[in-house]
Amino acid sequence: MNITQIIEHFSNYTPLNNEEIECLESKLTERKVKRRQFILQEGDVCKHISFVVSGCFKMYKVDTKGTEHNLQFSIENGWIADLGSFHSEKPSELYIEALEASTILQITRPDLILLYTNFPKFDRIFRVLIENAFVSLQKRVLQNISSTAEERYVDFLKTYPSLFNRISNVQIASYIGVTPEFLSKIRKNITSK
Amino acid sequence: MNITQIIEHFSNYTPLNNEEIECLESKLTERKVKRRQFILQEGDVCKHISFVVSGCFKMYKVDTKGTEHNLQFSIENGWIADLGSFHSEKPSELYIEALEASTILQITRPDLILLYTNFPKFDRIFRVLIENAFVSLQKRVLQNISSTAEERYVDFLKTYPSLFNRISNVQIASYIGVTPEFLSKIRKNITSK
DNA sequence: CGAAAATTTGACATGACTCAACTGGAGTGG
DNA sequence: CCACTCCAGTTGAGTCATGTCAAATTTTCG
Repeated sequence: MNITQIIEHFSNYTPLNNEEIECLESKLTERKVKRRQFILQEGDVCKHISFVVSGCFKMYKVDTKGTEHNLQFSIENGWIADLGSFHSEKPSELYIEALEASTILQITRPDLILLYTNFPKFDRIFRVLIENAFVSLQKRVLQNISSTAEERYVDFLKTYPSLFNRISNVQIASYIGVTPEFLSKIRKNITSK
Repeated sequence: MNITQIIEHFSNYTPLNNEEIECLESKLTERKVKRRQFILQEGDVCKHISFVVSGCFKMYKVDTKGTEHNLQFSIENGWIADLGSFHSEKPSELYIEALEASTILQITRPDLILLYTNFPKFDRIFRVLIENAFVSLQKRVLQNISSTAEERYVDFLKTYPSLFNRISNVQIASYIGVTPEFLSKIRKNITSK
């Protein structure tokens, strides 16, 4: 198991000493996931939070009509989990599915709690991580309630340029909250400008 | 300054000892705010996070057309701040305005950092606080991209029953992302069912 | 290669916005 | 206590944004 990447990731927030690294490593489990494979399905409790070493995931909800709605994408050096289910230990309403063959490092809730208890530094790190995610999500909410679909699409491309050539427009449409057909019309409209 | 309320609030997460309470108290500043008064305006850096002792606030963005878009309400025992501006120390794009005469307890960023450094327990508490806020925000994003305006309105009433009889429909409309006129039609449609 | 998924297109339906007008409180000052 | 203003809420007509459905075409991946 190669953990240099996650160590590097944490070091962007606070450097870890050997003891912390050792404890962290002992709690992580590496997992290889194939394209289209699920690491969480509706009805299951989200038992792990996952650090993406390589690959790409989407987390989404399926509504009563069977339509998927993408809540989040995660690529290398990102995290993915249904945090609500993970902490409450209640069944999730979400799916997490690999969009590419991927490698992840997983940690369970009991192990994460141990990590927090042994090294409060991890409380700090995850507080900052989640604060950043929270601020990004606030921007998204503001966009959703104040912008047109075209503006949301353009902003998506600007905010996540690395995803543009990596995921299909169907996935982007689901993320910004429009139908694939309408996104196609938006794209046509943009290129004709 | 009465700090029993905020102590109580923190105790829901982890009990505080006397030393922690004393340090916390020394960093808090009480402030009385009149109805329609701002505690943050666009262009200013958000210098404090505020705990609401009593009253009600809205945080919103004003778009290029001058329309307000409500990102968040906060009432008694809630928190309010532009966390992005607060941490980056860059000018905010948001306004925070009192909807009622209110009392708040404020803490600055340097003081909060001191608190974190002296007592890692506060890292833990704020991590959990922000995790909960994050999960709520995720639900809101999912609603925004998957539901009709009527569904969002009904869900708002169910999720925040205490706000229903406390803020105007104009404010609710701005929060769920529709015009006040259209919300009026939604309400008419609901009552006729 | 072959099947499944992604993308595009068009006709039509519906959701939601705009604008303007009107109504009815809730303050406010004389 | 009245007249006044201001703001919230409602209504309707017209318009624009976006969804639905079906079909044709292209791309992707096993």
